[in-house]
Amino acid sequence: MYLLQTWRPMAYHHGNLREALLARAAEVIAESGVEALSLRGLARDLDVSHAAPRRHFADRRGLLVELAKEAFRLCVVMMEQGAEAAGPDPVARYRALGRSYVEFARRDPAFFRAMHHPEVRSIPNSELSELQGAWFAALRDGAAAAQRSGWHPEADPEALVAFSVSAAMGAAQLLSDESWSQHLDFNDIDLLADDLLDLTVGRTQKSLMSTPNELTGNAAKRRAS
Amino acid sequence: MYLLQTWRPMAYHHGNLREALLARAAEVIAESGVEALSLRGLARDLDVSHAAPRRHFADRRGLLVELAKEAFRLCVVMMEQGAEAAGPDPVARYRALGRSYVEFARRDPAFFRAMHHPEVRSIPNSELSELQGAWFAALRDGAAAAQRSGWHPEADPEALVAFSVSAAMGAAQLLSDESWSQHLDFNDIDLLADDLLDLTVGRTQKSLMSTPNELTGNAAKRRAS
DNA sequence: GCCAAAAGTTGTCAATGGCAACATTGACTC
DNA sequence: GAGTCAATGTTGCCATTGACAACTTTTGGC
Repeated sequence: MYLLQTWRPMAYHHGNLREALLARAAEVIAESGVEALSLRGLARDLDVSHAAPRRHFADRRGLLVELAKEAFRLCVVMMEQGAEAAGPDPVARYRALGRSYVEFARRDPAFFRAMHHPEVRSIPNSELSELQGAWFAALRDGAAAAQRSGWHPEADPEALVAFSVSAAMGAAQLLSDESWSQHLDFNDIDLLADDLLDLTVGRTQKSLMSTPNELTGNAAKRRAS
Repeated sequence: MYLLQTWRPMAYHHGNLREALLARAAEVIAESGVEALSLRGLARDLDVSHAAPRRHFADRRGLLVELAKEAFRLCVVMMEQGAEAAGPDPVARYRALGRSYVEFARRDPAFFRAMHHPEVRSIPNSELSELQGAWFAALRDGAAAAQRSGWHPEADPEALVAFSVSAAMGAAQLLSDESWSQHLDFNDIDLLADDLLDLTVGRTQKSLMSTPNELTGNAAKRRAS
């Protein structure tokens, strides 16, 4: 993967290191987790000296913050695309936000981990904070629109935001991390995700369409053995 | 805090190191996070040589696993005590499980972090896995009882377990970590926790009792400014 | 009191983060 | 086209840490 960098036309010195570092870092995190990430390891992988990464990131945390920022950007885009694809119904769009977040967590584990890793969370960074705010805003807007169209009409709007964030983070964590999900008895993780969304959002037209003739959700298809 | 160890009657060599290490480790994690934990640092804090911890824990991860195990034990006890205090109604008891988990996360951040830190999650350990299973079982039993008494009667039971786990983890993470909760507009985190539980479990008699004359939850009390 | 095991110590090594000083490249100017 | 400067990369160094080995001290059972 990252070896491609070695034969590609390099614009200068030794490649456009910054992007290569971020890309390789994402690979390492996806394979071995944030703990396995070391600047020197990246430098070795990319055949540069151990101090080269320092020109682009002040330290390890700096690189992690950049990854997390990119993660929030991508995640918001994915969620908005998901909502767009869900059509005009605000509740269906809201549901799609949650669905997209879970998809993001499972499809891009490196980015998801960068967003959630305690080491990253403890770094104060205004740009990262702003991007997190944009992520919250996406859920806030979606929840507000859903509420206007009849979802929990009497609830406090900000409580619905907290509920949305909490449900999204909980579901993504549970479904993307086998150390948690191993304790669940299920066959198809996508159907389980649908059930979770049903329980969170309520059964929408879209979710009913996917299992039109059952009252008990995806249970029959999901149960193991 | 941990200095108390130095004057207490010591039954041994230089303290009952194992417990002292665990206690000091919990302090360090609560103050500075799991990343700040180092065996050598603990040894310094407890005035023992840098290799002394090795007699009790094979490595850093070994100590973390022990902390996480203890965390799951304590957490299950707290949740069961909470359910017990909630009386006989299964739905109220189920609600109390979630409430207790959030309380646990906020009251014992060190244990909560040890349970959830990716570095710990990636360690294969059968004893830890069993204790996690017991934690799941507590929620599974609670959810099943609630369902038998009318909560989501038509849902798949295992989907309800996933929903419970997801909601508990999400709420605890959101409410115990300011890097997330800073993006929410609220005054009283306890009232927000109640609102989250209302939205997850539905409004129970108990939650109605605490705000008997409002349709909109704790909104009025919670809204900032 | 003896002796074996438990508990703790000193010493060492490799890996890492982080810093400083130096080298090279490329781009811009005249 | 030569000179200059900033960007980029390199080598070297040091402190910290995890991890391991070899040795020493204490404890508790006999």
